[in-house]
Amino acid sequence: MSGEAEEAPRRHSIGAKRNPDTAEAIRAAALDILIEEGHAGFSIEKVARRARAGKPTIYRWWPSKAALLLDVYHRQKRDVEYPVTDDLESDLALFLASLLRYWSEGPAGDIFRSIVAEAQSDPAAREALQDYIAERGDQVAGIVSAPRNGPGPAPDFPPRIIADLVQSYAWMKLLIHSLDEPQENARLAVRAILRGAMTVK
Amino acid sequence: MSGEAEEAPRRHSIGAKRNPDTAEAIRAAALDILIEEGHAGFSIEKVARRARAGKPTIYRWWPSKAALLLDVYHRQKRDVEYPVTDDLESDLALFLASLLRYWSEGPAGDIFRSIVAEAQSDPAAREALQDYIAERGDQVAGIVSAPRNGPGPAPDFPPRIIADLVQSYAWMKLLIHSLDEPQENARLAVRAILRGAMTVK
Amino acid sequence: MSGEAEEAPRRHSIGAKRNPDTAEAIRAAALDILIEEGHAGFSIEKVARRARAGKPTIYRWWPSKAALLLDVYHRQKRDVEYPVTDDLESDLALFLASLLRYWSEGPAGDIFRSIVAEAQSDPAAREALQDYIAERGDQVAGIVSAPRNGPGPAPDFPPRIIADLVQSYAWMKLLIHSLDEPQENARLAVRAILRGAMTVK
Amino acid sequence: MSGEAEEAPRRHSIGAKRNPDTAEAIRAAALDILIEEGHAGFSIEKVARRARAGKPTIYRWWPSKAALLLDVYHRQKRDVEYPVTDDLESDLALFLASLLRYWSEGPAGDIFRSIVAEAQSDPAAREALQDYIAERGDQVAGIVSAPRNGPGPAPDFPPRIIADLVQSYAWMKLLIHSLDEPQENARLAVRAILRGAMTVK
DNA sequence: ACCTAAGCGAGACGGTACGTCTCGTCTTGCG
DNA sequence: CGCAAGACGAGACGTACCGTCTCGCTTAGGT
Repeated sequence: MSGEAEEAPRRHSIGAKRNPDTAEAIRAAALDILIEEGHAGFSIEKVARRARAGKPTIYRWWPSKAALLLDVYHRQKRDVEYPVTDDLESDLALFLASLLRYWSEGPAGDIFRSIVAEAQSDPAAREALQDYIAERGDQVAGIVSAPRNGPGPAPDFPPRIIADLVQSYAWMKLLIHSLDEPQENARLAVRAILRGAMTVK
Repeated sequence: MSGEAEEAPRRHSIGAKRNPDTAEAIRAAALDILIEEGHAGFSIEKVARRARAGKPTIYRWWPSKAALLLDVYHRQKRDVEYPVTDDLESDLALFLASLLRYWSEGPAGDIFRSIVAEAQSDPAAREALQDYIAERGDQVAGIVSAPRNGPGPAPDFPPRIIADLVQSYAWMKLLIHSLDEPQENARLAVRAILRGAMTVK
Repeated sequence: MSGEAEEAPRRHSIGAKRNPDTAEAIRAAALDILIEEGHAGFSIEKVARRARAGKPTIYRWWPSKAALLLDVYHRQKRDVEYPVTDDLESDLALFLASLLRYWSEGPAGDIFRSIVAEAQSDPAAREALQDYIAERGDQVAGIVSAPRNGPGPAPDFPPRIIADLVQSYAWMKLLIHSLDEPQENARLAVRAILRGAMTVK
Repeated sequence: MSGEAEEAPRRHSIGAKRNPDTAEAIRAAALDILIEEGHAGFSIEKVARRARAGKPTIYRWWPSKAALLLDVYHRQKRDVEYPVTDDLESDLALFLASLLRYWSEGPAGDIFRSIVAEAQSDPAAREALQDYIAERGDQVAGIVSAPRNGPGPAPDFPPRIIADLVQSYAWMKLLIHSLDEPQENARLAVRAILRGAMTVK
């Protein structure tokens, strides 16, 4: 998680190039604060204090609060699965379940919540989030349109919309703090998206 | 909308009861600030200044920033449609389109964004948001399960999940500032949810 | 001097008007810091910490570091004498000696040094200092031109120049930290100014 | 003056000994900054940037800001006159006028102001200033006690006090930014010091 | 008709955080 | 070994808001 550095040790400049220990200490401090106090208690000031770093050092490398949050989020061990088997529905269901688990178990969910919140006021964060979501969307769309021996998406149906539906469902559950809903719901949502929620005509 | 109150006129106490003009001036000021400066520039301080109100007056009636935001959001003329015809798919498509339009045209989208952001740090806002989304979810579920002469949801399928899928799709588009996507996408999303995005087996 | 308040007690707002305790605590803290650490260690930040005051509270009432310094200087008990007897020379000598003693005995000298230093970079401080020196100059010129039974300044001689000469002599001794020169020198300086340092022609 | 070095050219180490170009570029940059921005805008950081020098290079050779300032001040062409004729009064008046002119015309006044200011907080600067003023005092005292055919100082009167009076008068005018007073005043000040400002008894 | 009680504006207050600036120290790697 | 370059910990700068507090005014409603 944050590792050994409850209180960062004294560090010094290692000359005219970036000290990786400093960068790591800052990330660790940021993560610890998010875990302990959540998004509300997060501030660059606190990160600097905890990491025994100067504020300018932080601003030198992460131009905004959002940039630091995104960095920390990215470094989280990401054990979300993007499975590709012959069964599209169970692939997506597995992806969704693992995403929800990823967010609800570790600090990742809190961090992502912070990023989304930050993106509502900071344009830079917004852009970063858009890029991120585009990338993840492509990844999920990749699951959808992977060649498989079994039913795939209708040929005239944009895989990206399927990906969006799945991800947006997870987003909402995250943002209203309802990650702990029964897994059944997520499975049903995927079934609806792929096979339809209506009775056959 | 906010209209006349570019600069609130001087008001005074009207004795031992709440002055509705004051409450209204505060709401109007809050709305104006959101329109002009967005969520980033919103602060209780500015609202008080603009409404010519004392900060304690605001805190007396709205215990948190989120409470004020929600109040303002609720007072917005809500011309989102909840149609019920015999065609479920076009009902939902119409609802989704009108929600996206509602958010993208006026200040409502910005306000709602602020509320979601606020809810990520303020527990009170979180609760209010959960209540709100439950209520809206019920409303949309009402569309889904309304009796109609035509195909409805599969009897074993919870209408609430359909409602969640539709709304969460709208949320994500709002939160990543992509409300201006082609309407076609929204229509396709609804089609997927109801009829499935897969080829028939 | 600074008084009892080594650590300021908790204070609160007393409503919509200035709390004199706060102002006093700030002045006392400023003075203490100047005494203990001198001009080099003086910062608004430290004053705020020591006075248990918020920085904005200080900036609200003293727009610049120099303003606070001047205020503190003014509140110093000023036992500099402006005597008027029939003997102009001993009047001025007494004034000069008491000014030098005033600066060398208490913290006043250090404070005034700080003000002069500050005035070299801060235009506001410069102006304040100019006003101050003008006022003191008038006071000293008042000694010079007071009606007396005994020799006074030559009628065509501006008293202000005499005042400037006396004061600037004190300034230099202050600024090069030579306040502890023998009193004889000061007396000789006054004698020169009034009676001339040259042999009679 | 600083002339050519608006932007210092790239320089490199010339091996294991001091590069005089570097030292010169640093002095020039320091001077330029003082001229353009005055004491307030002066910082080692800016000097290094402008001179294309590393900060440690500056600290290596000038241990404090004051040391650099004094160095720059000394290198100024010093066209202050120390005349010795048979007329002591006009000699001193000429010296004083030329000192005031020297300070008011070029950057020398600003630099000297900076040195005095710095000396109020930096003990090293203080000492350097004391040495400097002693040296200049001796020089002026030299004017006073030079053998001349005409009235000189009273034999029992220390020439150094006369020198101090003249110089301190100039200091104050410098430090309160009143160098532009009418020359007449300076002449009167010298007359007072030498011949007395009082009516004869 | 008075008197009390609350609403209200105003704004001071102790704080926290912001993002920027400079300080003086430290290293690296080129020449 | 001198030097340019620049990262670094430290901490001050002046500003924006936060949420709480008190004042002094105004008026409605109970007596």
